[in-house]
Amino acid sequence: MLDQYKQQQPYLVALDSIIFGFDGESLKVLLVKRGLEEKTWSLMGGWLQPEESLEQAASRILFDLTGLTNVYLEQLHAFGNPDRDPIVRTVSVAYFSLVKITDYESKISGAFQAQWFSIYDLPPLLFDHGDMVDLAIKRLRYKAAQHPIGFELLNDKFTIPQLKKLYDAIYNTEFDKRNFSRKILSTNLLIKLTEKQKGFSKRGAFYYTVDAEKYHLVSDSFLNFIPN
Amino acid sequence: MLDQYKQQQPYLVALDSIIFGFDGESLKVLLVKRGLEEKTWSLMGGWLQPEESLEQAASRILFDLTGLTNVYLEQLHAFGNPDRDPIVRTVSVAYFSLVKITDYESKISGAFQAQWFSIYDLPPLLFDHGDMVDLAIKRLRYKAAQHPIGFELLNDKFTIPQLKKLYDAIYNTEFDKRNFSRKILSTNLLIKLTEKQKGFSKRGAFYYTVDAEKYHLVSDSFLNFIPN
DNA sequence: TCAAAAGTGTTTCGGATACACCCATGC
DNA sequence: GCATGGGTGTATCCGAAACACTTTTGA
Repeated sequence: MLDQYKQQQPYLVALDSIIFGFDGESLKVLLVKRGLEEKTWSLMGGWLQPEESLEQAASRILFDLTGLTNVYLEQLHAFGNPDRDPIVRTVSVAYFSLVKITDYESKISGAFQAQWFSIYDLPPLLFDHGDMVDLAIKRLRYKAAQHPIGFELLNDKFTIPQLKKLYDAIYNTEFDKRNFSRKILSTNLLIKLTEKQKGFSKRGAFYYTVDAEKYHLVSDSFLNFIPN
Repeated sequence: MLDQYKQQQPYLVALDSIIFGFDGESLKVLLVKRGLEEKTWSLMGGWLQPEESLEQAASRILFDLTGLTNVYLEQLHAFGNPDRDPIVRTVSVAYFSLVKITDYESKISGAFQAQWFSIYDLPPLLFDHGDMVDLAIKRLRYKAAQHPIGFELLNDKFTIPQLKKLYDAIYNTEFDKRNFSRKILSTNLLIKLTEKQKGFSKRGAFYYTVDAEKYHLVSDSFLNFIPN
């Protein structure tokens, strides 16, 4: 190894995940209590391994907790204040992910103490994890306003009223259902199914799915996704 | 140190900066030839030091090259593919910055071989620096569309035609000057000075400055900054 | 006086908003 | 038959876009 490299101090590199879920009523974040810090809730995290990319590591860590693969995962920010972890200096790369909460419920392993918390009612968090969550919420709002990522939080089949409730929860507001539905449908990203939701309302709402092909075409472009 | 930490492998942490400048005609990126890799252009970079935050380190590195402080600096992305640096595994946190190119010209130290390249005519770059630049351009476009950050690339005093040329360069297009000027002025962020630009055109264009107070108020909100 | 850039005004169009009523169904 | 949530239509408004002429002044 060259001198210029040798003289440098290496640091531990961690990954932390802000895992969002939606239970039909409010937007939630999945928190855990980890071995070292039994008393404090924290984000799910882990260490970067030698053969992994950052994204692979974040993915693996997410899988370890939730058993889920193929979830929406996006790098949020690298956090590296010298004293952020008081024990040893660690640079943490935070990722946020959007999971279908019902998939998660079915796959969770008992290895961790994990719990969903409403984003409006979070406990104190370890280290700078509170900052990470705040930033993730901001980013989710920013992104969901212009990109159709909300679907990642719902089942493959969902109704328009469910989708509206999700956006209500993300933005902590109440959108007008007529304008909301018109706007969402005008993107042509949704395919109406013949099946109706049963059991929730008397009339029942039609299920929709995302048109995967169109979705991939536009996932990179601006859409203006929030009405009102 | 606790066992859980001890078992982990540490990595070198670097910072790389995509430094944007605008010379009045086209959008440029500042590249250097570094000691180790004399034949290849690369981004300006350096190592994270024990007592620094990531942002402080990026700032210091920027200062070392340009002599500039108080420049716009924003974290872009952390890059950590295992083989991105073939010599030793390094995680690099990339920052992008917007500098006033004339300030830079006056402060550059001769210590580095540095050169501005048009973003449409870049040489091959070291490691994954090409990806970093691509992403930075994408991010700049994304951000400048909705936030008034373009001013960071111009002198404190600038004319509307200069500002339009900057946006033309960023988006590689030609905006309509009537709509452009109306839209920019409608934000009420600019203060018209009595002084006119001399020497460039016969008639001369009025100088403007940014209303710092209003600028700070809106720098976090959405503005819809690109017309046409 | 003319060339070159600065500066400004109007019309049109489409999307955003606000708003209210009918529909389907289980009880 | 009625209560509950689902679904749709319209008028208005405002910002976006398209578009062309006048002004200033140095040469």
